[in-house]
Amino acid sequence: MKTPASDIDPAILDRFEAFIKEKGLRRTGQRDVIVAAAFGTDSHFTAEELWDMARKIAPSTSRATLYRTLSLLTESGLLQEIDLGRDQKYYDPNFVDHPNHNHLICLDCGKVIEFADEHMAVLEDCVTRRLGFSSVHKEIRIEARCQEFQSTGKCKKAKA
Amino acid sequence: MKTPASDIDPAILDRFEAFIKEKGLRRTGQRDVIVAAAFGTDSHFTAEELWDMARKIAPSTSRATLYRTLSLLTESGLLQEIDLGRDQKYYDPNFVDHPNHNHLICLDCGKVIEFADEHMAVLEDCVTRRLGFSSVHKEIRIEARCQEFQSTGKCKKAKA
DNA sequence: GTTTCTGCAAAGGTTTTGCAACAAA
DNA sequence: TTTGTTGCAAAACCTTTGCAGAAAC
Repeated sequence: MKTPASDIDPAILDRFEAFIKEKGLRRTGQRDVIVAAAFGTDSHFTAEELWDMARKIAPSTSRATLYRTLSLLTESGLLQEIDLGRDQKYYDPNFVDHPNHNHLICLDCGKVIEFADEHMAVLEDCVTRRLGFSSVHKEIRIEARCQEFQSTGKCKKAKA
Repeated sequence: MKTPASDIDPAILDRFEAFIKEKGLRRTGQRDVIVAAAFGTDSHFTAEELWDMARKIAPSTSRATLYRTLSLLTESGLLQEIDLGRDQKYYDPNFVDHPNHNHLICLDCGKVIEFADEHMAVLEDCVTRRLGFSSVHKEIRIEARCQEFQSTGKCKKAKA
């Protein structure tokens, strides 16, 4: 069995600890487990899925602690809540490495593709300024059909 | 007291009826009430707020019927579910008149501003095609601070 | 008349909270 | 020690569903 924080970027635990300490809170084993679970994957997950991942590391992890730590992680900016157009909230651990990405969801197979486009970021900033604001955060979700799926009935690109 | 469907665009009721009939369902007084409530405003609302608006027209309206009709309205495309970054789902009745708008949320006062930008739509289509998809639907949310608020402490633009 | 719809109340799913025991600083 | 944290169970929320009577076609 792997050590809780084995595979994850140590900078993440550092940033989490800094955030925690700044709030006058404590770094605990339980919180480390949940951070390790959240950043031990690069896919998006629901609260329930994160609970499952955390319990694989520490089976006694409770839902309550999971939710409490999840709030800390989103508040710290390490984890971002995203809207995939499904019924549940999803969380994305990839903003630490790719702070400006967006999401495209394949309506054919459900696969979520992350993309970043600097022209889009610039344009979005322009539009925001033209409205008299300065942009703090944006979220873009594109729902689309796979061209390959349309012609061949298969969805290779999306599954790549 | 106003007639249920008094002030709303009759084309909306027509489109709703067409959708309903195509599904082999029935147009009812109760559904008309909820459609009237939804399109009697141009602001965004939660399910609960729509229930309140519907009960102002027909006090006996039940939550169950509200939710059932809300599903029909989103399925028909007349109403769109949007993510305002708050804890609840919101619904937007303005896509009938402005099919391509997006939302900017003022972090200073919470006001939601609708905007449409054709360059953004074109660029988003490009990006999608470059990824091998054809775009079906997009949602863009920008969270921003009012420049005026930053300097003066007031947020006129956002409240305009 | 047949099928769908409505309102009610109950149930389902997700997230939050009060509390007593426990752990970090 | 002091204060924050955990797990449990209960509660709070929002949404869906089963059912019997009512309404649409």
